[in-house]
Amino acid sequence: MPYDPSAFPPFAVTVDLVVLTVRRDALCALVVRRGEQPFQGRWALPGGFVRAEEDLTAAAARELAEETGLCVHDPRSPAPGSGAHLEQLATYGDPKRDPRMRVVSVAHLALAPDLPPPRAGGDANQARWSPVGSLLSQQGGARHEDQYGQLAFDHTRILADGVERARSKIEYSSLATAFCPPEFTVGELRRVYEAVWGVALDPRNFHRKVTGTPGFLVPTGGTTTRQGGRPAQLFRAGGATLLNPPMLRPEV
Amino acid sequence: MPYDPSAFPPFAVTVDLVVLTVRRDALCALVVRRGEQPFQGRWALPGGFVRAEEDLTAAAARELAEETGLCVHDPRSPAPGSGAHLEQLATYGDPKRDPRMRVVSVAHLALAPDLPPPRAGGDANQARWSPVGSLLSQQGGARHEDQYGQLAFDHTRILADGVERARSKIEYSSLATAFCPPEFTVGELRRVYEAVWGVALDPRNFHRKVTGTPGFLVPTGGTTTRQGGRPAQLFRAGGATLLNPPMLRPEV
DNA sequence: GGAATAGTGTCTGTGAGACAGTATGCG
DNA sequence: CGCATACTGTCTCACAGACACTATTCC
Repeated sequence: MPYDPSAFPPFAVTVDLVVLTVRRDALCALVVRRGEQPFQGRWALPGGFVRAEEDLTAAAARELAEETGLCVHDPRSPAPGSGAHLEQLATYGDPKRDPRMRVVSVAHLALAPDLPPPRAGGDANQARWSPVGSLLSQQGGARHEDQYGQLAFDHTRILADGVERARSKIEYSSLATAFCPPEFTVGELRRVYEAVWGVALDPRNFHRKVTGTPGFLVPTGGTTTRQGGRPAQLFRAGGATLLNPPMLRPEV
Repeated sequence: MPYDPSAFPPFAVTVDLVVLTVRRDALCALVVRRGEQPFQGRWALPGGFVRAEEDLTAAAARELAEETGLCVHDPRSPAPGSGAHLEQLATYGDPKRDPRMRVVSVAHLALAPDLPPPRAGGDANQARWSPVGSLLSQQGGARHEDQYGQLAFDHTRILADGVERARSKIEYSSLATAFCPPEFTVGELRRVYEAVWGVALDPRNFHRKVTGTPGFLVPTGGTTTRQGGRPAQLFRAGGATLLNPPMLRPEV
């Protein structure tokens, strides 16, 4: 029965956002506190309904702007500044995932440089960056329960999928630069990899590898000394999106 | 406005299937001829509405069974025989992708061993395997137009995304075995890689690599001579799902 | 000077690709 | 026999990881 418009089950379609950033050497996700039932008072991923004439990506970009003020990179134009990377993650449609009605949520993954603490969006009374380690390690225990608790709905699962996507994607793409400001040093980029993967990397091999991959980094000519020590060259992201050879996660 | 159940835009949700197999050394996709408007008479990917109390994956598995008779592997149980691999691909929700109404389609990717020509499903009056090269190379030209034409809706895009997913996923996972019968030779597995990637591989290096990757292949003890030449050992898929080291596509 | 970070050089093991050579079936 | 396919061995180059060493800043 292909497409009988007169008799199809009614669905609500939402977008949920896994917004990741690196703050103080930790991978953090944006969560908002729910003001309504169900899961009132619990933390959840930001999201909302897709509008009637709105594309899915446009809905995700709109929600991202509402929650963070970030604009989205157009992947085709050389990114000027503090735009974010946005891509579709997966779709979650278990009939019981929302107790009130049938909701299909198209989750998106956004990667952003470190930002000032988020302003509360129009539709969320509280928002914060939380380390993903804390959000994902709630194995039924009571630790930090007041601080975080389990995320609402199936958002823990969605967050885990988003984090895994980010971890694997920075291996073979230049996406790690989306966590960095427009100009950054090799050391800053290395700390991004270390935070996302949760491992320590050899600074010397990392430097040789990352500067030797064509199209990954472009020197801007400037230097900085914001980390202490010898001044470091500043770079911006090069045109390459796929890294060849890839960066390899240790201990696989 | 998170979740106002009384006022959300109504959506129809469907699943579309990219079902791939390898036939006669070519990567082929399952297409069905549409019996209704719009795009009546054009080829399209199989698919249909998600039912009111049905999970997305269950809907995809149901459609797959209706079109091909295939059962889906449970990835957790050791796969006995000719089940298919099924995974979510991506979700397509452009407001204009269906001219009649707002339809969000959750596309799934299925990989199956070579099958007898498909029986027409209950909701499709014709079905066939077509080489993906023919389906994807319709650059506005008129060649093969009677045979294939452009796929209906945005299905060319969905198919292209599914093929690219399959091409990249057999690099770092053992998914290529999903294209093989329960027992197969190294040469047959190599022809799967060659068909999916569209390249020629060195049989000797391939053999050394694939038999040296732990957990990828398990010898069954039997041999076969169905390709002519010296009899080849028969294998079945091992327990490993992630290949380390990965198979690498040449010319990247 | 001492600590910290940036950047370069050198060695070694692993593995991919190229390809010689052997084994075993069919006609 | 020739031919096709299966399988093993060897060589070379590239690169990942380990780590010594130098450079430049701040204290």
